[in-house]
Amino acid sequence: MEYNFREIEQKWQSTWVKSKAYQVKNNTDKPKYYVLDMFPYPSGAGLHVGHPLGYIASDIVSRFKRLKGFNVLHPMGYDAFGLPAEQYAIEHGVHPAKSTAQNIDNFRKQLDNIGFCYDWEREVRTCDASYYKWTQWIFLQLFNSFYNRQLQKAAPVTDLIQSFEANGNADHICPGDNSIRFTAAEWKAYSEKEQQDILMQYRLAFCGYGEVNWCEALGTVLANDEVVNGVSERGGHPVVKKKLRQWYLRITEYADRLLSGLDTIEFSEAMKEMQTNWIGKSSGAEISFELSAKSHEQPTGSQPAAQSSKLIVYTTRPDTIFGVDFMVVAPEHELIEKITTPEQKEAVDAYITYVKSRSDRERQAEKKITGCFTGAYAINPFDGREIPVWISEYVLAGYGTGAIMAVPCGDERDFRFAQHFNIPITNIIGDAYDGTDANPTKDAILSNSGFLDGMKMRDAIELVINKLEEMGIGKRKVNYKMRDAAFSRQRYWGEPFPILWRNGIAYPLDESQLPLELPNVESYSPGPEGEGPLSNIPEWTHQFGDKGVLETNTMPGYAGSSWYFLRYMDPHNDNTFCNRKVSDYWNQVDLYIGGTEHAVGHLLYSRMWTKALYDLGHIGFDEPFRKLLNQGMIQGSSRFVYRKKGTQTFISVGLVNKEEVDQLHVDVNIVDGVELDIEAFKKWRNGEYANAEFILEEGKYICGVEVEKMSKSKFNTVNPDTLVEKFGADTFRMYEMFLGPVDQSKPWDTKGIEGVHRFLKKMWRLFFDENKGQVWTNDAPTAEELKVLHRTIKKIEDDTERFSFNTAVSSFMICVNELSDLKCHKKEILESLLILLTPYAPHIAEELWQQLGNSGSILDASYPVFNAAHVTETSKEYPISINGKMRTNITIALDATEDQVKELVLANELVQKWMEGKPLKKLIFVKGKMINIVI
RNA sequence: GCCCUGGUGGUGGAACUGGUAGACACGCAGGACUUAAAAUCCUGUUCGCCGAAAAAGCGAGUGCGGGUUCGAUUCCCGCCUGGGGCACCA
Repeated sequence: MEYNFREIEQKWQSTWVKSKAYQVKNNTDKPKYYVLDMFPYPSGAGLHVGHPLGYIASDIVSRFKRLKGFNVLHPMGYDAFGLPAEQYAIEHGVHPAKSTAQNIDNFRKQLDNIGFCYDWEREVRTCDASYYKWTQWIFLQLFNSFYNRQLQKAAPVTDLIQSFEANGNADHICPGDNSIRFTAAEWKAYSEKEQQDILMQYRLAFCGYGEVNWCEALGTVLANDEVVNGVSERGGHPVVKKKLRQWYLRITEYADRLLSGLDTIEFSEAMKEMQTNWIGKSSGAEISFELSAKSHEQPTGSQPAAQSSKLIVYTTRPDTIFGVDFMVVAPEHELIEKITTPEQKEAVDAYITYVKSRSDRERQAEKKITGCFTGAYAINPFDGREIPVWISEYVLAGYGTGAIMAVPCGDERDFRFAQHFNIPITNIIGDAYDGTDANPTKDAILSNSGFLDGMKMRDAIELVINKLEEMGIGKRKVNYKMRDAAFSRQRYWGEPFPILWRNGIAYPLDESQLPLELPNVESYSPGPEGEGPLSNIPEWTHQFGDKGVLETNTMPGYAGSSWYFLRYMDPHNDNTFCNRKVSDYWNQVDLYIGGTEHAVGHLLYSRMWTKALYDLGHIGFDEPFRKLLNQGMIQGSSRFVYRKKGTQTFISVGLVNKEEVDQLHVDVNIVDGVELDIEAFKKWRNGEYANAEFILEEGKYICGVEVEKMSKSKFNTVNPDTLVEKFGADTFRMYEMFLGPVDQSKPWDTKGIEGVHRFLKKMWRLFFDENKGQVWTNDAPTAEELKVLHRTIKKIEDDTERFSFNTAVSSFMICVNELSDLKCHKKEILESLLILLTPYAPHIAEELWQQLGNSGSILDASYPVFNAAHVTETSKEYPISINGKMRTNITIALDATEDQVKELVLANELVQKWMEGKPLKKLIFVKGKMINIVI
C-alpha cells in the first residue's frame, strides 16, 4: 500500500466539509484563541506561492491550539471593494460586482486545494450589503461623535451640544479650527446651519475641504502618482491643485493613544517604529513674534489687523532663540499678503507663481534652494534684533504654524538657505559650530545668548518655554506629522455614505434606513466638479425626495477592513455589528499574520476604529491585535536565456559574452533547476521560439539565475495548484514552512520540495510497506524509541509555540529518520507522532490515524504530553577544549563531581598530549555542556 | 541622509539564555537493487595542507577590522554590503 496523496487529500477534504469539522461555536467552556490572516483583496491574477505562506502559518497555529484544547476562531473573507476592480470594470466592460465574484470563486478554489481549516460559514465580503450595512453604521457612530479631550475619549455629539448650551465651547476647544470661540448665548442664537457647521468641526467623521489634484479635462481627481510634471499621466492634460469637499476621519485626535497603545501590543520593533514615525509626535513651543515698524509700511489701503501683525512660529528648539537669523513662512501663509513691502511685491508675486507651478513631486524630487524676501522684519523678543522674514517652499503650510524661526548654525536646511542667500549666521554654540556645517546638538554650551549664556542647550529648552509663557508670547505645544485621514473617493465601487445633504447641511440617515445600497448601474464615469459617479444617477441620489440629496462620494478601501475582525465573531447578526457578549468572549485577535505593507494604513485605521468603538461602549477592548507576525516576502528566482543579437540562437550561460546577447526572462516552470527544457521552450508562448537553435554546455542548456520580486512579467511565478497536483497539499504546506523562518524574505526554489515529499513517504513506510502491507504493530515501545518520541514532542511544541515552523519540519524529519533506523513500527509511538504532525500535514495524519483503527477525527485528538523522564540521560559525551580549541570528547556521568571530572579528564591520553606537560591554570566545567582546560 | 532588517558551505537554512559551527534538506559525486528506468537505500560532500588512496592528523573558517572572555555566529566599537521603510515635519 503506497502513499496515494491525491486520493487521501480529496477524501478527507470532502469528509471534513460534510462533518462540519471546522465549524466554530461561540459558546463553549474552552478558552478561546483567535488567529487571523490579513484580509485579502481578491485580485484577478490568482495566487502564487508567496501568498499562502502566512495562511499556512496561521493554519498550523490554529490546528495546534485546537489540539491543545482551545476553541479557535480562524476565519477568512474578502476585502472586495476597491479601485482595481473598478478600473478593471472600466477597461473590460465587466461589472465590478461580477468580476469580484468570479475572482473570489477562483481564490476560494485555490485556498481549498491547500486544506485550510477556515470556518467558511463565517466568511464576510465587504461589498455585501449585509456587511456594509454595519460599515455605514459605524461611520454614523463616528459622525455622531467627537473627541472629548478632557476625558481622552470619544463621546456623543449630543453631550457636546449640551455643553455648548450651558457654557458655549469654553470646555471643548474646537479641533478643526481652534480660533472658534462662542458663549452659550451665542450658540443658542446661531442658525441651524451655523450650528451644524460648527459641529462638523468636532465630529470624528467629518466633511471639509482639502487640496487634491484636479484634472478638468478628465473630470476627476487624480492620485499623486497619476500626475507627472503638472500634467496627467494619461493624456497629458493640465492638473491643478484644487480644494474639494472631502470626508475625513479625525484620527489626529487619537495620535497620543495610538502611540501609547503600542506599548501594550506585540508588534515588531520595525512596525512600531514605522507607526511612531508616521504619527510623528514632537514637542516644542509656539512663539509669537512682533513684526517691526518697517513691515508696517503697507501698500496704500490695507491696514493690517492687530492679530495678523504677529508672526507665530513652531519650534522644537526654543533654546536656540538667540541664534535666529531669519524667519521663513510657507508660500501659502496668509500673512504674506499683509506684510510684503511694496519694493518686494513684484518679487514675491513672481515667487509664489513659480511655487504654484510646481507639483509636489517636483518639489520633492529636485531639492532646489528657493525663496524670496518679503521686506518685513520680526523682532526678537529677548534682544530686540530685527529678523528678516522670508518665504520658501521648504516650509510646509500644513505643519505647525506654517512658519519657522531659522537657526542656521544649528539646522542643516536653515544653514544651506542662509548660505545660498548670503544671510549672516550667528553662532550661539561656540566651538561646536565650525562654520562649514550646521550642528544640531543639544549638548553644546550656549553663548551669544543673553540670559542663557553658559547653559547647556538641553536645559535651556524648558527655561525658555517658561519665560515665553510668563511673558505671554509663547506656549508649550505638541505637534504631529500625521494628518486627518481622507475618507472619501470619487468612485463607484465602495460603500455609499449614509448622508443626505439639504441646504448645505449633512443629515445622517436613520439606522433603520441602513443599508443604503449601492445602485447597480452600467456606467461608472466620474461626475462633474469632482463628484463621484453616483452623481450621474439622479434617481438614486434623490430617492429620499424632499429630505435631501445623497452624498455621491463613496468610502475608501480601508473602511470595510478597519473592523472586519469583529464581524467574523458574529457574522450573521442582523441586529448589531457584533453582539457584545460575543466580542467579550473572542476579545482581541491573539495572532494576526500578514505582510508589512499595511504598517501605517490598515493597521492604524483599524486601531483607531477599535478605540472609537471601545470609547462608545460597543466593545470591551481598545487594541484589535494583541500580537502581529509579519510574514516575509517570497521572492522569485528568475531564469534567463541568452539570445545572440539579431538571431534565434540561444547560448548557454557559461558560454555567454555579455555584449553579444539579449538577456530574456524565461518561464521558471519550464526550467528544471537551471537546466532548460528545450522542447518545452520551443512550444512556449505559442511557438514563438519554435525555430530556436541552441549552443549547449555538455549537452545541456543552462540558464542564468537572479533573485527578483515574484511577478508575472518576470515569468518567475509558481502556482501552488501545480505543486499541490504534483506533490499534494501536505507536502506543499510543509515545504513552504521548511523554506526558512516565516518572517524572513527568501527566494522560492521548487527544487527542494522533493525532499519534503520524500519525508512524508518515508513516514508512510513506518506504517505500510509497498509489498508487505501493514507493518505497524501493537508492541510495547523501547526506552530508546520513547526517547526519540519525547524529544520530538518537546521540540515540535516549542518550535510551533514560537513560530519557528522551519525547524519544526526539520525535527519531524529527524524523528522519522531515527525511527526508521530503529525499525520502529509501534502504534504507541506512531500515534503520538501523527498528532504532532496534524497541524502541518493534516490529511496524511488523519488517514493514518484512521488506519491505526481510531474512530474519532485526529483534528480533535489531544496533544501528546512531554514526559522528561523519557529523555533524561545519565551520561554525556563532553567536548574537551584546551585553551578554547576542541580536541576530543570524553563520556562522563552527569552526576560526576567537578573533582571526579578533573581527574578523569587530566588522565586522558589526548589531553596529556595537548597539554605538552604544561601546568593546568584553570579548569572550566559547565555541567552538561563542556569542559575547557586552560594552560 | 535617517530608521529598521539581514550577511554562515555550491543552494535554502540550523545552532533558543556566550559552550562541539554547518543540524535538516536541496544539489553534486560514488555505490547497491534493476535487463533498463523510476522509486528506494547506502557512502561522501566547508576550505586548505599532508598523502597514490583510505584512515588519521594539522591549520584556517560564520561580510571586513579591532575589542571583551577560559571560550564569540552569539556581546561591544568602527567599517563594507543586500533588502525594506521614511524622507524638507522645523
